[in-house]
Amino acid sequence: MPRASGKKQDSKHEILVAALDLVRKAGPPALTLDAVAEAAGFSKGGLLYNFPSKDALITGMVQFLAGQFEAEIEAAKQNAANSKAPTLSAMIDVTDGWIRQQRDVARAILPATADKPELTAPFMAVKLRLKQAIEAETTNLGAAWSIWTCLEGLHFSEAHSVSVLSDDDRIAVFKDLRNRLNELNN
Amino acid sequence: MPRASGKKQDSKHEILVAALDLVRKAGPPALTLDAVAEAAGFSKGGLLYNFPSKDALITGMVQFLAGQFEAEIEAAKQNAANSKAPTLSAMIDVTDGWIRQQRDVARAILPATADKPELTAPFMAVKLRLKQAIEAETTNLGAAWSIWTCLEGLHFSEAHSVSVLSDDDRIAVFKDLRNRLNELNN
DNA sequence: TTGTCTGTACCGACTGGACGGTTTATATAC
DNA sequence: GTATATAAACCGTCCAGTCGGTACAGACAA
Repeated sequence: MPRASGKKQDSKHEILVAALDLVRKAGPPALTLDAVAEAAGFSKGGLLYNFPSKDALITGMVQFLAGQFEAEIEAAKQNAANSKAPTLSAMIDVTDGWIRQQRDVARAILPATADKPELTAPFMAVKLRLKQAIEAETTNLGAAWSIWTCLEGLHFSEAHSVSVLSDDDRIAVFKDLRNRLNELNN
Repeated sequence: MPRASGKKQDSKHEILVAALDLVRKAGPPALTLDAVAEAAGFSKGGLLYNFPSKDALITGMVQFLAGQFEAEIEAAKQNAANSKAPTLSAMIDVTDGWIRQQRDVARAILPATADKPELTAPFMAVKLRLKQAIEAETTNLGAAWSIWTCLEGLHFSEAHSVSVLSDDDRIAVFKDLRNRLNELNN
């Protein structure tokens, strides 16, 4: 039978949103099929109809976030249009915002993918595209990858809750990154 | 009764070495109490006698690695004695070596700690000591934390197997880091 | 010097619960 | 009437942790 609530529509999307909301609020271990089904207002069967395995679900979540991330980058590029390295500039801005607002999602998703790197494929695809964009926009790649790697460090140490830097320290790092980005441009 | 093999000795150490060896070779999901016990030549009961819970075992493993890491830093500091920022310099060197030689251990341990940040406490303690050392050796902390964060990025992206950088890219990053370290000194 | 007692180190079968996935039945839409 | 979608009970496995027991090494006394 169809869902009690009657609607059919974009079940996958509903499920993903509910699943992300669930892990954000209840933490990584709460990401069980039963819990996600309940949170999304689906039965387990309905959930598994849409995502045939837990891995598929996680991949879907990663894809969702990766899409969001990429969209934010694109948007931020507009603001950085005058920069000679707009992609990298946008990445700095988006990472900054992410750490402030999406940290809990990153924290929640990371354990689910930690022992299965292949589940991060959608994000990898985005990163590869960004990498190519950066290669096209600067010749000083050593410095560019250095900035890139620093962003990854900020992201992962926050996502892992293992940062020893204070908020002020992190602000200083972002300032340093933007300085170096400007030097890159000149 | 004592172990079948007769020896008693430093059981904890034996277990930790065996456990680290196990995850390195068989991957993170292989880290079950039964598997560790067998790998170490203990029964499950014997294992749990030495480490009363799986969390305790993982903490022990982290502590083991953290101690090794800190010792390597101390050793590398000797080589960097002429630097004005010997600690940061040593961290660059050790991280470089780690990525080349201990990457698989990092990869193996990370999932075990991913959803329980508190298990990384021993490593955090080491990092806090290093942070204090760096604070004492430089005034340009923004740049120092930037380098530090970049090292974390290198470490985590490798540990997570999500790096999109090539070996050459990474070499370029290390070169950039060492350049910036020199600038920091002047 | 033998017998008892006690603490330490270790063994391994077992349990209990969690959880991914299956199955079967069924409703709706085209 | 077939494809799509959903429900809910059920199954099987995996695995952390429990628990009753065993082997040995002193300690201490009679």
